[in-house]
Amino acid sequence: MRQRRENLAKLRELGIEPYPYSFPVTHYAKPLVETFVDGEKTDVAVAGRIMTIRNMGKASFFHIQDSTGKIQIYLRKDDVGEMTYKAFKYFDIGDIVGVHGYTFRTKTGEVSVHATKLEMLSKSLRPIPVAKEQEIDGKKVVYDAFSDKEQRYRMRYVDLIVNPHVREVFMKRAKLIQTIRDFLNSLNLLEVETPILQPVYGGASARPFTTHHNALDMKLFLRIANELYLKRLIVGGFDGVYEFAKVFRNEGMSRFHNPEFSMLEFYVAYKDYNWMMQTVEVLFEKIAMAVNGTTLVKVGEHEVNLKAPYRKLTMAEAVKEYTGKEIEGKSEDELRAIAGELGLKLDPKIGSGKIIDEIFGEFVEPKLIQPTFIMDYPIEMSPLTKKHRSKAGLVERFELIVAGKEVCNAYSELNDPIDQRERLEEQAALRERGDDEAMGVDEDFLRAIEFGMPPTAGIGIGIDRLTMLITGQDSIRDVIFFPTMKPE
RNA sequence: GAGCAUAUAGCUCAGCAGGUAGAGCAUCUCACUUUUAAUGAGAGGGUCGAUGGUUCGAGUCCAUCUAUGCUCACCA
Repeated sequence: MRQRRENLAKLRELGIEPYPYSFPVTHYAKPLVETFVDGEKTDVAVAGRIMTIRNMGKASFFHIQDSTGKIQIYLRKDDVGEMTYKAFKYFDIGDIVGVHGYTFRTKTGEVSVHATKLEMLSKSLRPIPVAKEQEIDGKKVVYDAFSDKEQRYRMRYVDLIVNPHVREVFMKRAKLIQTIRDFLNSLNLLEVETPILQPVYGGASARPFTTHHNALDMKLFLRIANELYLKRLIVGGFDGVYEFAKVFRNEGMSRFHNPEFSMLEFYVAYKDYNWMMQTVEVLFEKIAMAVNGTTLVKVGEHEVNLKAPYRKLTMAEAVKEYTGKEIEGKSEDELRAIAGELGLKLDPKIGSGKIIDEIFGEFVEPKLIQPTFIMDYPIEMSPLTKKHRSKAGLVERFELIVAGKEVCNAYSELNDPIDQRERLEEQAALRERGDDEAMGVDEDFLRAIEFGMPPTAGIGIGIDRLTMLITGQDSIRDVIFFPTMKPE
């Protein structure tokens, strides 16, 4: 730091302003290198951060890195003049510079820019942890990379400068979101925004973050889901709405959980969960193709194929297939006995729906590697889902499981206002008994439903986990720019 | 919430039952007008995460704390 400040002062003594206002960039590193034709001199103006410097006396080589990649610059005293070359002594790795010059190929074969003019664009005061790289047989070997996870997450800006694969992941994330948005727009859904600060939280089972509004002197919750607001909009007459929503859940953290995360929900009037399944498999195939150019994705040792259509199993069929046990039509006591035979230890307070869920989560879900729709859940755990049209005790809900993990959750939405009220009141009763994740009764939501909501299909997709799947990352912190951390 | 692990130079890491801190890269000086882990010669750089304790002596042993990672639990 001290050395850098001295270099900064030296530049000012030489009459160079180290923080100028603009630079007329005409070309970018990667396309320049890729489209270079031998013998062709293209005049260029490039800008970027200095990543390496090799000083040869009266000539120097250095690499700059811009948003597309790196390109080497060749700087000769005879070409840029005494003044500039002298000033270059005070340029450091990490500085952002602009270069005018022309393209050429060096004796060793690297496409480079022969500088005719060099400008400091921003002096860096902190040394960046650049790794040494060497190409051996076309493979890049990186020495001493900036790899400390804590530092990478705390200083993502440095991580992004130094670790190109990190940038890749986030560009893929953006592409994924863009693909979804284009797809939903092509279905004529309306992109909307709904409140993050909610007086009653609902739409999911989770503990909320609580805050306070001073002027109104009232408690507000950061949303744990936006479902109930999107349904109000369906009541309001939109045929389809969607929202990319940051949601907040006050729960533990792990490589699959961050307290704030991104959820896409969309709702389409006059459709049911069968329609939604077809839509989802088309969407996921499109995402994989758009982001990776293939429907194949590597997850750990497994290779997953996201090509539609996906296998469909009811929850009862899935449990039977993987445990050999029949759960359809069984009473709570019978289910508890089955769980016992399988070796599951269960809290005696939980009901039959929860027992099935435990069996499924323990013995089935981890084994579902290829994309599989699991349909028809027990009613107890789905207070916002429409009863199954033909199977008692079940609801029209599905989850898509890929690589042993849930990636989305969808229903034929409950639009019977009387049924809905009863279910929310059951939730409220659970909450009374100390289940602080049970939903409260949102009277305004019920009022909306009472005005009449068309039959509707709805879905929630965890964008972070989907990004993990598509980009092959195994921690949610690697797909969120600034994951939640304790203060330093 | 529980267990295990980690914390030493800007970065990546060594540091051998306790004896006063080291390497590579980065930085600085000199040389070098096609180098690419440039090269050659030289130099500087550290409250060893924090606080206590044991000891003649602690980076090293013990305790507590803090942060992080991994696993489990929790969590649609």
